[in-house]
Amino acid sequence: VQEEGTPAHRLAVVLYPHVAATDITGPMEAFGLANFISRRRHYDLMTITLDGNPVPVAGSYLTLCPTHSFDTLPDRIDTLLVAGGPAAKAEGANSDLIDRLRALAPRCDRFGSVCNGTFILCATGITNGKRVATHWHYVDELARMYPKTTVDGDAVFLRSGDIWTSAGMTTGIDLALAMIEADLGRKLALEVARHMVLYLKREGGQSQFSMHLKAQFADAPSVERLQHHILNNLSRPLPIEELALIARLSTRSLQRTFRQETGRSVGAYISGERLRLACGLLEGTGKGFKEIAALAGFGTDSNMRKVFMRELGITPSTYRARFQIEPVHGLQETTLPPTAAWRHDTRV
DNA sequence: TACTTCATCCGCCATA
DNA sequence: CTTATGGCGGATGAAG
Repeated sequence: VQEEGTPAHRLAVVLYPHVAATDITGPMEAFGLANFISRRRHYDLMTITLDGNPVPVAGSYLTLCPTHSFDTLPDRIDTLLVAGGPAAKAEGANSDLIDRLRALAPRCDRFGSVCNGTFILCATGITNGKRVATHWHYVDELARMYPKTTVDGDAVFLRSGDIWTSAGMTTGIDLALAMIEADLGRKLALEVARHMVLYLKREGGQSQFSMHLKAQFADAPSVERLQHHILNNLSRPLPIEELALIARLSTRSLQRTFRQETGRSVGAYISGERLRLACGLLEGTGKGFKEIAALAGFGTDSNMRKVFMRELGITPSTYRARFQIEPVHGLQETTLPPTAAWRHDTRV
């Protein structure tokens, strides 16, 4: 829980020639939005190059001007992020860069890499004994080069102690959102995700989750059929015994198989889809709250309201006011909600 | 708000 | 012996 007077969180991003622009701009945009939305300068964003000179991005269509070189950085860095790109593997062998990073590492509390930026992170040795995610294309090669690091080829994002890694490109934004959630709370992270028109879907433990890339439907035919049945019957009660009959499984097997196949429990899946449907109806129709609550299977509007508050931190009417289909011209037109519920530290 | 009731989840274990 | 299944029951949290 942050107080107003808390010093800024120093977040530095390592740049090098031919870094992937999205790996940089996506996460930084998210951190910047967190500042904007919270109306605090929580993140002090810095960019570093080896010599402090500008570098071209991959494709050379942009030039990035760093705010710092390694010599001008503050004493302590809270988070050090390394982006990926076509040059990442080569930079991992750049002893100038790696030496500077090794020297910097003890002054950092948390490390992150996006995409194949793991090559650079691993080269410093700080990932030894940890698990990392990386871009699918580099999984085998990275594992071979750094046998002391466990490379998880499936994970889109994962956290292993103070090492946070993500699989590639846009998943850097997911990594940033996860950090924002850890630093500033779930509500603010959701708010940032919404501004970026992303879904922040988190399920299960903190350690690993896959989001965008996870198939919408399971491979197992019985579970996939059941998912369609659920989606077609969201307005009705969906007790698990009934679902088990449809899937021709015992309730216990259904629960086990469903989680195995989809990564979520049956109930979590159903309420997630109910919420999604309700959001769609709030955005795209003018139907009343009671009707939407019934259509989405929440039963009553007060029930729906409770779920909205819990999952999104806003009421259905606020949601509609802000997201009903309407052109949004810019962030400066966004109004922050008036209620105290938006401050992440209001609830226990 | 406090309390009751009920469904769900999932570790555990016996069984096929 | 390994693996999948499904019943049991405690913990959890939602609903009223």
